[in-house]
Amino acid sequence: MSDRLRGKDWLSFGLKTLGEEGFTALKADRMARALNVSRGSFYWHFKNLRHFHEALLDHWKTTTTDIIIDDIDTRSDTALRTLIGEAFNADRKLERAIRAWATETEWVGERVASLDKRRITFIEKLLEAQGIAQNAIPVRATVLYWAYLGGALVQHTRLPDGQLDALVDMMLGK
Amino acid sequence: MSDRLRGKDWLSFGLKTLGEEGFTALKADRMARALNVSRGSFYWHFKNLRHFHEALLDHWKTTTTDIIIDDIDTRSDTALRTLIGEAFNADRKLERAIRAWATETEWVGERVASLDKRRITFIEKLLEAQGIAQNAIPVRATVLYWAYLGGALVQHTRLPDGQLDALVDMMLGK
DNA sequence: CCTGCTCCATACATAACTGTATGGTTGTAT
DNA sequence: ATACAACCATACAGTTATGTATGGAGCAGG
Repeated sequence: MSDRLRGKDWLSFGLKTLGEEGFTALKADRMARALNVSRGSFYWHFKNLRHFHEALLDHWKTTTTDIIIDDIDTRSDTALRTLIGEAFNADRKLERAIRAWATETEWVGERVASLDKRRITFIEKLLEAQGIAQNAIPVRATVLYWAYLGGALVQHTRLPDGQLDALVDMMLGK
Repeated sequence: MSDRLRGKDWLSFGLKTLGEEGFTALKADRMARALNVSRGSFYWHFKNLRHFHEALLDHWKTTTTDIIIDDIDTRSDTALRTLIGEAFNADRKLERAIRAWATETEWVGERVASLDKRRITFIEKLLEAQGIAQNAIPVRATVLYWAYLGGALVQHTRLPDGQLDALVDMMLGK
């Protein structure tokens, strides 16, 4: 087993760092020390910090959103309930760290914004499949997504299980 | 008129900077250059960066939340609708910047968390005054607040006016 | 008018980074 | 075995920041 690093090792560690210490910890210097290597390794795998950051964001996008969206069957009866359940119960510290990053760094904000659109469109599809009236879909999808994001910011407060169902019922007009 | 600065001038400029450039711009060096003074001024008014940051957060808390909460009559029929209307239509870039800061910096997170509690409790009071069933109050207040926060993160998307009413109606069970 | 308080500039020491250049080490395919 | 590619350490130059020390400038009241 070699203890030498490859690009993806840096990316994994970057994601871990991002979740635990925030984007301000995504420095070559700091990470190299934490990994017990020199920055020489970093600059071999990545041209500069910016390139690393972009690769990291891509890594995050594919290992979270892409996989989830591809996996859920839009037409399933329980799709929305499943998504909401997982989204609201998952550990959202990475989501939180990314939003903070997006707020401070313009190009990150742009990438995240386009992701937001994709996610909301997906929720709209789910609501549509549940037979919600066309004119009510955009607001509910948006509010639902906003609540998800807001909840990610306030990580200490969690909705009790039953109450999450109540929320979905409300959104489904039941 | 003297062009010399006092503590509150630094705080005002700090809040402006925070909203426009984020917490990473809250550096003595950078701000002093922007204000065309030397850091000597900064370090005369504030012991160090941390003291400035704490004063800034207090400044923000009193000039936003405190004033709003104190001004709204809990018993008024339209209190909730007024609050929601203002909250969702206001320019939330400061709110956004503060959350990003709170995510990255522990002591800021703690202060913001206690503020969150105060705000949610306030919303609960409003819902209670509207006669919402006791067991439904905590979830609705929380979801409503989460949606507000989430919306602050996704600043480019805004709910059309009418739809905001629909949201409130939904929360009021109408 | 001069004493003291408020406010600021300048200079210094230190820290935490970035990015480059160069050379060395380790692994692997032939 | 050797050659080449992948990986890493070290040293250097540069940047952006913090905080302190010290010496002023400007305005107030006695």
